[in-house]
Amino acid sequence: MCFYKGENMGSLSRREHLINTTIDLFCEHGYHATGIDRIIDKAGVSKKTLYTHFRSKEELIIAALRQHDGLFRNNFMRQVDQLAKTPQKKLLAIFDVAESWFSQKKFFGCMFINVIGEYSEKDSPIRDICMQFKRLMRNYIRDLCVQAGAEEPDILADRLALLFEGAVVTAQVSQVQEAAKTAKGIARPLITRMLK
Amino acid sequence: MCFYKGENMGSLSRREHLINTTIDLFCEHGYHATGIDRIIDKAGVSKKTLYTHFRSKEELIIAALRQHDGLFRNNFMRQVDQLAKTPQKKLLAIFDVAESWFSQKKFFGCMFINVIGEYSEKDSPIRDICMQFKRLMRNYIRDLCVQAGAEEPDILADRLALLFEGAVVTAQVSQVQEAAKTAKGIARPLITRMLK
DNA sequence: ACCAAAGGAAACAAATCTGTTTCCTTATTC
DNA sequence: GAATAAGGAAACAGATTTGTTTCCTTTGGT
Repeated sequence: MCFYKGENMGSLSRREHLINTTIDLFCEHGYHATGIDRIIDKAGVSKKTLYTHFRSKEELIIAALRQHDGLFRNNFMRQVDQLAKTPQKKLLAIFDVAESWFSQKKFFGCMFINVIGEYSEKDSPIRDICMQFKRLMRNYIRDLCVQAGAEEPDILADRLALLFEGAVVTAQVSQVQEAAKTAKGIARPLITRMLK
Repeated sequence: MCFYKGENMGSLSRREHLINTTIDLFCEHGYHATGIDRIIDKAGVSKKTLYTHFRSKEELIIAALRQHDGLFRNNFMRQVDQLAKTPQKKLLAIFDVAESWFSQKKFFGCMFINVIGEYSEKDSPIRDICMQFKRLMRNYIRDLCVQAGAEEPDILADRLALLFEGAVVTAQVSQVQEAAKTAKGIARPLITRMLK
């Protein structure tokens, strides 16, 4: 989900361009394997420029994570809204959006899950952003559950969020993009049972 | 799941001890963040010893991944067997074993999922081991489905494997070990519905 | 007790990483 | 067009990485 792709790169500031490039490399290779040189090389920018816009590599990474957090969730919700109109149908559409995500040429799983694997330190701001992303995604699902009239929105949201995570990881590790359909197949009876 | 812990360390060869130490550090910090110095420091072994037993860091990592693969699956199946006697009950017991795994002090998620996040290169032997692990775990579940008399063992196995992945990642990222119970709650009606 | 193999400590080499600085070129703005 | 700001290229510093080598100690077998 590279949402900035296709936009006029010339209209982006160098700062934004660096952030977007970092997101790409970071999604594909993770933190430790993504060096400064690789970033500036791909961005077509000098090292000096990078360090006038960001104080350190970590600051750049954090900016990239925040940007990805906002863009991903925003785009995700927009796609769900386009696919379904009622809250109940949106709960299912989540997995259709997931499927189109998995089918992208450059799909490397959830950036935040991957980052957590490299950052086990509990107090890292980087970890916080990842956990916050997951919390916000889960809350988005919960809101849909409430709107759909679920009696126990928290339980249903936890379950659907878990299915979503399972689909993402399965699609990434086992290279099966049908994981989205598998998750949807589990979610459907779950939703109908827990809504009426 | 550090299965070698508690055994007599003195009876382990230096090679095995190095592998076990590497698994620990690797689970917690991943590949790129786990340096040679850190490994030999924790293992209480000199750099020379490491390089007489392993040609390179990658060879050590591969040996550690293979060891963890075998030990983890072996121990997992043994625990499932101890908790339940019939194939149907074993399918549910999977999530009980998962729960006791998540509740360990040092739980950092699935090592293989974390490694995949650092290795997007498709032809890496390291990636292969991770994918093989997932395949073997899924096949183990499939075998239980067949034994339980499932009409569509592949579909049920895919679903239960996805639930398992979802539980692992949720427990890791969101720090909620109840994820195992959530997955079990989804799995229970799934199993009863797809078996009879 | 002796000898050979194994291992520890540490220096060392070469590569790589983050971050700084210098010098020069290119835009922009008045 | 001149002044000023921004950026590129590249050298550089310092830290850290993997991997090698040297020298010395320990240990195990006979």
